[in-house]
Amino acid sequence: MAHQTGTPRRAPLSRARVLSAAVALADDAGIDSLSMRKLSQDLGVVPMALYKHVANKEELLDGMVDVIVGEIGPPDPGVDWKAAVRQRILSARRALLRHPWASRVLETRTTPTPAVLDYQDSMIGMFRDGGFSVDLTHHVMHALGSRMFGFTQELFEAPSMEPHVQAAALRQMSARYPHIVAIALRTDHDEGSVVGLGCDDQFEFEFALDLLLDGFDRLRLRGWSSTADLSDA
Amino acid sequence: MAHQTGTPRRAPLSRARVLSAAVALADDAGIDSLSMRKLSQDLGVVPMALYKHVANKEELLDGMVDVIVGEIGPPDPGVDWKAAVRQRILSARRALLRHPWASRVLETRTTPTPAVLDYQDSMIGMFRDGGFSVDLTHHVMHALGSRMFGFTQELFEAPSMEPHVQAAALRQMSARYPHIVAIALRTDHDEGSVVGLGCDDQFEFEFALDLLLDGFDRLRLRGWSSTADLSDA
DNA sequence: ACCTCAGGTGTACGGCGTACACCTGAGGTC
DNA sequence: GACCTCAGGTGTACGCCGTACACCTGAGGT
Repeated sequence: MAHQTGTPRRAPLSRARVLSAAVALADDAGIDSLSMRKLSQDLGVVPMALYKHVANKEELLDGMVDVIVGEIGPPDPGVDWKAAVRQRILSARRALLRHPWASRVLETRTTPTPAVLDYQDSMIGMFRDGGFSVDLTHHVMHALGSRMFGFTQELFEAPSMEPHVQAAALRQMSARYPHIVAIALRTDHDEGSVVGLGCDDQFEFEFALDLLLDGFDRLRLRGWSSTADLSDA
Repeated sequence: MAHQTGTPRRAPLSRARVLSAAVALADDAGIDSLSMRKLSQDLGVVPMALYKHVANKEELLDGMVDVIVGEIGPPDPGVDWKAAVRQRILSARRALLRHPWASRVLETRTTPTPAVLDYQDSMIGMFRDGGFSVDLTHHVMHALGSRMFGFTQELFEAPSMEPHVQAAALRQMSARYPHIVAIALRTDHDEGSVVGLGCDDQFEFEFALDLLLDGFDRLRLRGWSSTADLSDA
């Protein structure tokens, strides 16, 4: 009875506690602020204590990815393959968007973690159940790539500045990069509205996803095979 | 006349020399071995000397990306848009494959560099010349994402082990990940050959690229627009 | 003879991941 | 109760990193 009074006597660490603290820290302070030292501080413990629960920082990151990927919902049963895959991927996207660091970390993993394998296995199963051959499914999975987890490398990145500053910047760019500016302004060659419309990331994602899924479907219907593509449009 | 004898009198540094030494170092020793200190050593100079030519390490990496992206060949004139885009992207792919670190670094850039903007601008131009509306081109560029530079996130990564070790590993995995193993063995449900076929990355890349390009073409022909998709197959 | 100033130097700081030896205390065994 | 074990937490230290800041040096201009 005496031993609960006095010093608060931290709850003992565990791999799960370490991982969820790491996720929380990355969520709050950004992935760049996640260091073994800061994490140990959050847990009220000395840095080296973490190494009793994770082998090293890489394994910590692996574990964090597993936590997030584990949050992806199961497939909806009873709908056709395309709707099922679409919903599942958008569910993955929601899970990853809740943790902005997750996609960046997922990209850097060299070895797939169990939750990732589970996810991939079940996604393959969805294609197979939808009538895709092993061969086609294989290529289709590659074609999806990271889009299967609901994200894609964004290379455009609107810099987000005040409207009139942005207008000035675009005017200056238009000499060298006329096409980029045209797209930023969404005008057909001549200067129309001067507001730079942002991009709706969700729209772009679904646009590309549906394009791919439709392409997959066409190949499936055509009985496509990598060894002999019976090709005609 | 006297001043050329004695100590060899290093050629003076320049931004270009710094960048090309950095590229060489990353090529030889891997991007993880690229530190300001090692780079300065290669150049026979003290670490802080580099900061007279690049503001900081991020800007160094920006410059390195610019060097590689600058190596991408110009578009072939006189072919239809699809062939032109295809060739250009495959040229980008060759450039990036010559420097295995390049895609990883390109992904982490937050601000587009001039060579990247040049490339994107001219790629947009190729679509515009091919009859794509500004609107459609915009979405198409997003759909390409990093594939426009010839790479995609690979999430499968064959671990490359001795054949019989790999066979054992796959047998062990097949309980939990039956679909993945089926694809690794490229068999239809029953165990056939036990050799795990590797993946032909180039094939996978072109497969997905052509799927997208074909999709783009269909939308173009259909007069697709984001505000009103006149949709039927 | 003097000034300027681009470009190279030297030192130092605070951060990082983690190897390694050590301690501590709860649980098991006789 | 005396002893052992060993999982889990500690403390110290090493070598690496990026880079701030004050300084020097020497060629070119006046």
